[in-house]
Amino acid sequence: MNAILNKVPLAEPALFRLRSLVPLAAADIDAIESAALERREVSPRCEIQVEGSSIKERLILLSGWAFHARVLRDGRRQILGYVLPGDLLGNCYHRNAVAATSVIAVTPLALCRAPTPEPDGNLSEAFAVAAATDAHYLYRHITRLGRLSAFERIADWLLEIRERLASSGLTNGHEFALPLTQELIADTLGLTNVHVNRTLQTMRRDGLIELRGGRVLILDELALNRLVDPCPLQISR
Amino acid sequence: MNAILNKVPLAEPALFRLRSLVPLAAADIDAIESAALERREVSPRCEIQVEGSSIKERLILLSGWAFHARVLRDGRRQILGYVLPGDLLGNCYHRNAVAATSVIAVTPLALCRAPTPEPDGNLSEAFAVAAATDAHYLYRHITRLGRLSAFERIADWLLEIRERLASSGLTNGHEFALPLTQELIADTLGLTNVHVNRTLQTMRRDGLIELRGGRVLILDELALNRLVDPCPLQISR
DNA sequence: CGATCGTTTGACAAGGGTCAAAATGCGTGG
DNA sequence: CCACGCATTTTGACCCTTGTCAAACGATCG
Repeated sequence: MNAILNKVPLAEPALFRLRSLVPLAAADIDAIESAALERREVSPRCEIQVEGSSIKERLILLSGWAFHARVLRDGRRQILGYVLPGDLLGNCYHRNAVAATSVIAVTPLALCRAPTPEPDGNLSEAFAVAAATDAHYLYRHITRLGRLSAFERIADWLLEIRERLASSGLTNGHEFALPLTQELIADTLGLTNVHVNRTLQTMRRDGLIELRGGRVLILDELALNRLVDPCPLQISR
Repeated sequence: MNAILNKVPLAEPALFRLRSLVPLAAADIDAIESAALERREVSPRCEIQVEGSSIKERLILLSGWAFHARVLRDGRRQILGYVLPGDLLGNCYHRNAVAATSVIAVTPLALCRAPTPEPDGNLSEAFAVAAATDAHYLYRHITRLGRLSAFERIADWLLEIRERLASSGLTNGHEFALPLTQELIADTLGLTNVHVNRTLQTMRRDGLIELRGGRVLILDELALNRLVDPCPLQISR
């Protein structure tokens, strides 16, 4: 793994992820790898996109965690979603596009410019599928916040994060890194840090997860899934 | 108004709305007007898009209200957002796109195919801006569900609906139609119908809104706005 | 070894949910 | 035009989940 990373620093998770969306042409992969050679580093807590600012370029997150957020006047903050390795930023819709959210680094980040899609490759398609995937997770987040209990929210969200990290090859079986404070989790799930703490303790006590030192281990995926599995059909009234 | 509607049945609100996003070329307007001549009618409660089904074409809603929803196995339902006149459906991202949500008619609907954008017009741009606008409202909905109280959620949501209807020319000053039951509002805002009822009564008692017979009148917009006005800058910690 | 940030715990309060029933509104058919 | 039936709104009583406030505990870093 380290050998690969040395060949083209940090491009692996992003490539793994983008190739999981659409099969990429060799030229696409080359384009991403060479873009990754000119990467920028960003420190934790740095605001890498400001809500309302104009979007100039499309970026790929190579490593680290960031989040989209909105802040209310009185200081309440809602985290709208996380940006994980392989995700796109400023996947803009039109010229003069404006950032709809602020994006803030949680950990140190490595970013690079997304290559301009060539007509003979599949990058354009990959970016479109990535946008559709993002929308899917937004819908899921709305459902989570509107209709799930605190316990269910955390369960569903942990499974979602695991799924997304797995698509970048960043899980180790049922274990993965979770470099977030409980306060960030609370701001994600519409809860308070105190209640997140208590709910996580219940999950540990029930043998559903392990969580220490910024890593999670899903012990009973079935039980977690059972809580929140959505029903795709069957519209009541 | 009726004279206009008779000239090109029902196209006015959609045109009004799309032109508010991007100035349209005469050819664009013609294309939409002729598409509107071949419109389909849909009955209330009809499911016009099924989650997971493939998206074949882009549609424009000409009149009526519909909503995006997800339903959980145990019957809990979350309404993800409303489709109002001038909104697009199946604003698809890529070939083989799949519907991320179910879409259900609230009132009788009139729909038509969205014309294929021509390179010399602005329709493509308009559709892209519409998609960006949709994303903006999704973010707002997440913030509403995650961080606002019941009272604030209703206030913020009413203002959003008014803003959107105004962009289609469907408001009458501070008054507009709201053809929804309190149960639908509850499923939108992550509340129960009982609590929606009580909160609406408080708002009436406080002289903030009037609400009867499927119409709303915003009496004190400033007070409602004060509750929820977001702060675009200022990232805490 | 203090300072600072994050986690954990406790006591208490409140916003919102649940259940059940009554009241109101509305479309349909006689 | 009235009566019926169904959907929707409204009300009441009760309670549970989650928030609030405050303090203690633990870890990490200059």
